Amino acid sequence: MMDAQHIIQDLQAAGERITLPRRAVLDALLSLGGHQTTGSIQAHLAAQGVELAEPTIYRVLQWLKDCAVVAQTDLGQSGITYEILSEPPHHHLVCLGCGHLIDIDDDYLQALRERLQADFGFQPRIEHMAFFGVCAACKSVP
Amino acid sequence: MMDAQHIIQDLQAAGERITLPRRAVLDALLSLGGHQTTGSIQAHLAAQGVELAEPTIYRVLQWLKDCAVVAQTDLGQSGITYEILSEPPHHHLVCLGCGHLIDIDDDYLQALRERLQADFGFQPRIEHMAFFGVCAACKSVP
DNA sequence: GTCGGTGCAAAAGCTTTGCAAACCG
DNA sequence: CGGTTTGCAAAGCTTTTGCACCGAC
Repeated sequence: MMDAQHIIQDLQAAGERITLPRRAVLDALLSLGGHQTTGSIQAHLAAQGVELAEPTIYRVLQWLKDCAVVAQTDLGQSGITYEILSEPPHHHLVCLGCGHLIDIDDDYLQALRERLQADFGFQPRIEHMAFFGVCAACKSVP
Repeated sequence: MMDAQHIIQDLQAAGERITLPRRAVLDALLSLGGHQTTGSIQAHLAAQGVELAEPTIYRVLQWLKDCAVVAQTDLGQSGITYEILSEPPHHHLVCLGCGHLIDIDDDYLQALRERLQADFGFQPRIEHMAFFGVCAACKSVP
């Protein structure tokens, strides 16, 4: 887990400005962990007494994405989510029954990636993929 | 390629009502082929002199989805698209450079499906997956 | 002090909902 | 005819934009 301090330092080193809203959004993403929506970030901050305007959250997330600090993933029904980009890339299984998220290693997609590259000359940018399905628990209780 | 006649017959056999808007949307999906958005369907029909209200298109597509005639796929930046569900399941490579779509066979995902099932007891519902990346043509011209 | 970020308000998309009128079977 | 589907209008939700003020460095 990367800490806020380190990320902030990198951003400053790159000549980026650090403001309170930017720190707040970053802290929220780190403390919440995993995929977060603009709404959940706003709610989390509000609960801590930090009120940010919606446009600000969008702009800060856009900025974090441009700085390669967060990844933007489209989880379909859950809407667009944001996640701190750290550690080796991984992917997610989303249970359609209970909404449970399972993280899976990037290894699972390595073979597919190589086949697509070999067969089509297609270079996949598979960073944070979401696969929908039914988890073991929900499968037994339909 | 399935033809409209056959699909209509199946729907009627299932006790579904066939109306002009429903036929029109179905025809549009069949003649356009591939992924279509509500907008492109509406535009295609308007060009043929068939004006449908937006809510109608959404409702018809929802109905077609419920009847397992079309698949709904979220292509991220391209928005939500609909596609006639026919032939064996397949998936798509979306080029981030030129937007070109490449169809890939379901075989490519079979190994992944089995691994997820074996390792997590997770039953993936991978029907029309979209993978983003850079196609061969765009890779050589950055 | 200067440039850039923030907040507010409002707009733009896209999708959904309520209800009377039209239509299918 | 009876029950559904359509069209219209309007509302909801998420995301974006414009502009004056405030803040970082």
